[in-house]
Amino acid sequence: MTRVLVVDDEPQILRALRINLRARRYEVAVAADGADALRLAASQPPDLVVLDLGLPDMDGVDVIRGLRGWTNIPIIVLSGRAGSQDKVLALDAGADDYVTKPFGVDELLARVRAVTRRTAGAGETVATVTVGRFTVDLAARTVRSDDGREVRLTPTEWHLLEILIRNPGRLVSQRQLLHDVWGPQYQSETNYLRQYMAQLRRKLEDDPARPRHLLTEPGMGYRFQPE
Amino acid sequence: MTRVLVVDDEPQILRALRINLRARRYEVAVAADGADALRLAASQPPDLVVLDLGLPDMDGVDVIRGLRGWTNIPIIVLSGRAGSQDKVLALDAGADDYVTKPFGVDELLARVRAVTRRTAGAGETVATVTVGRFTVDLAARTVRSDDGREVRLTPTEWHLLEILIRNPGRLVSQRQLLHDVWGPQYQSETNYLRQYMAQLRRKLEDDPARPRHLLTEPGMGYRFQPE
DNA sequence: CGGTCACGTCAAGGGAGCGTCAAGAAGGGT
DNA sequence: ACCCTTCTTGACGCTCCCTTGACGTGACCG
Repeated sequence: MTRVLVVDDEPQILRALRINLRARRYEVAVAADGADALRLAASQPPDLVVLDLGLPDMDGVDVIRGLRGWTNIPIIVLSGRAGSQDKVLALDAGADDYVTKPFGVDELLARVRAVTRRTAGAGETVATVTVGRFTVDLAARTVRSDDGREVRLTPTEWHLLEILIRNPGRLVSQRQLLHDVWGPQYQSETNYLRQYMAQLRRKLEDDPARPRHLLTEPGMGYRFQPE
Repeated sequence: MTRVLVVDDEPQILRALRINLRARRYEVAVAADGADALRLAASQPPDLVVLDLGLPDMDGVDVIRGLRGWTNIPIIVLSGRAGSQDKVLALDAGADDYVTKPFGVDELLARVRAVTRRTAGAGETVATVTVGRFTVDLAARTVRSDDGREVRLTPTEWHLLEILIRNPGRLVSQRQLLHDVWGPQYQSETNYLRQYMAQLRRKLEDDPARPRHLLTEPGMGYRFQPE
C-alpha cells in the first residue's frame, strides 16, 4: 500500500485530504509543521509527500531541501501563492509538482497517481552481480569465483563487461559498445568485440561455446542475461 | 543533450518555447498537429514532450495514449482549459504534468527540469507492449511469451516490428516501411514485406493465417493493432 | 466463368557476420 | 635491455540470415 505523508497546518485541508486519500486505499500520515514532517518522514519513510508551503515554523522550501538531503521520494507542493518565482524555487529545490490553492481534490489525486506511477518502477541499483559461478563487484572491480578464487580481467574486458552488466537483460548495440569502449572512430571494428567477448566468455562462462549470460544477438549486439 | 518535442499549433507559442528551450541548451523539435507529433516521436524519440491539448486534427488525450502505447518518456501538457475533469483525464492518460495557459515561461522551464531530473536519475525507462500472448520490450529488444519463453527476432524482423509498434493502430504504408527498413532505393520490393510480415506472424500470432495484431491493409500497407 | 492483381507460403542459394586460432605490435615494470 | 601482459590485426571455417524465385489462393472485375 502506498504511504502518503500530508503536511499542512490547516485542519480542514488536512481532514479533507486524509478522508479522500484513505477512501482511495492510501495509507495516510499527517504532520502539522515542518519539523514534525521531517521527523516523521525520517522515522517512517513515506512513498509520497504532499506538502503545504505555508507552514508556521519554517519555510516550505527548506522542508523540501531537508527531505531531498537524503531521499528522492516524490513531493507534491500545495501553495496559496501562485507567483512564478515561488513555483520555480520549490520545483528547483526538488519538488515534483506544484498545485495552487484552491485546488480540486480530483486534480490532486490525479497528480498523486501521476507521480507515483512514475516512481513505482524505479528499482535500486546494486553494485554486485552474479554471473554463473562468479560474483562481479562493479564498485570494487573484482570478480570472485564461488570457490574464492579471483579472476583477473584486463581494463578493456572490464569496460566491456561493465557496460553490459549496467544494462541487465537489455540488448546493447555493437555501435554503442565500440563507441563507449574504444571511442567514436571505432564504430565498425566488430572484430574487437568478437575478440573480447570470446575472452570474457572463456573467463566467466562454464561452457564458452554455449554462453548462458553473455549472449550474442546476431547482427545487432550483445546482451548480459542475469539468472 | 536533452531532446524536447514541442507540439502546438499556435506559431507564437511554438516560437517562444523554441527560443527559450534552445537558450537553455535543449535540442528542440516541433510539431504542429497530433499526427505529426506521433510520427516524429516514433522516428526520432525525444527525451521529453511538451504537448498542447488543443490540436487541430485530433484530441490531445489521444496523442498521449498514442505515445504511451510504446514509450513512457515524460509528457508535460499545456492547455487553455483549467477544468478539473480535463486535468484528470490527461494525467490519467499518462501525462506527467499539466500547465494551464497562460503560463509563465520560467514556470514551464522549472517543470521541465523537475520531470527530466526524475527520469534522468531513475535510470532507464521500460517501454513494453503486449502482442497477444507476447510481451515486446522495445528498449531491451526482447520478446517474451507469457509462459516465459524467449522469442528470437532477426535484425530485419526487429526493424519492421519496431516501426509498426511505434505507430500503434495506425496504417503504415508499404513505401514507408520499405524506405525505413531497406533504404530509399527499395520502394517497390513488396515481396520483402510479405516475406517478413509472414515471419513475424509465425512468431507472434496465435493463428498466423488469421492475424489479430499484424494486419494487412490490401494495396496500402500494414497496421499494428493493440489489444 | 475466366483473367488479373495482390498477398501468403515454401524452398534454396549465396553471403554476411560470428567464433576461433594465431601472431605481431605496443606498453610497463624490473 | 628484457620479459610479460595487453591490445591490435589477419585469416578461416561455419552458421544463420537475407535475398530471390516460383507457386498457390482469394478478391475483385469484366
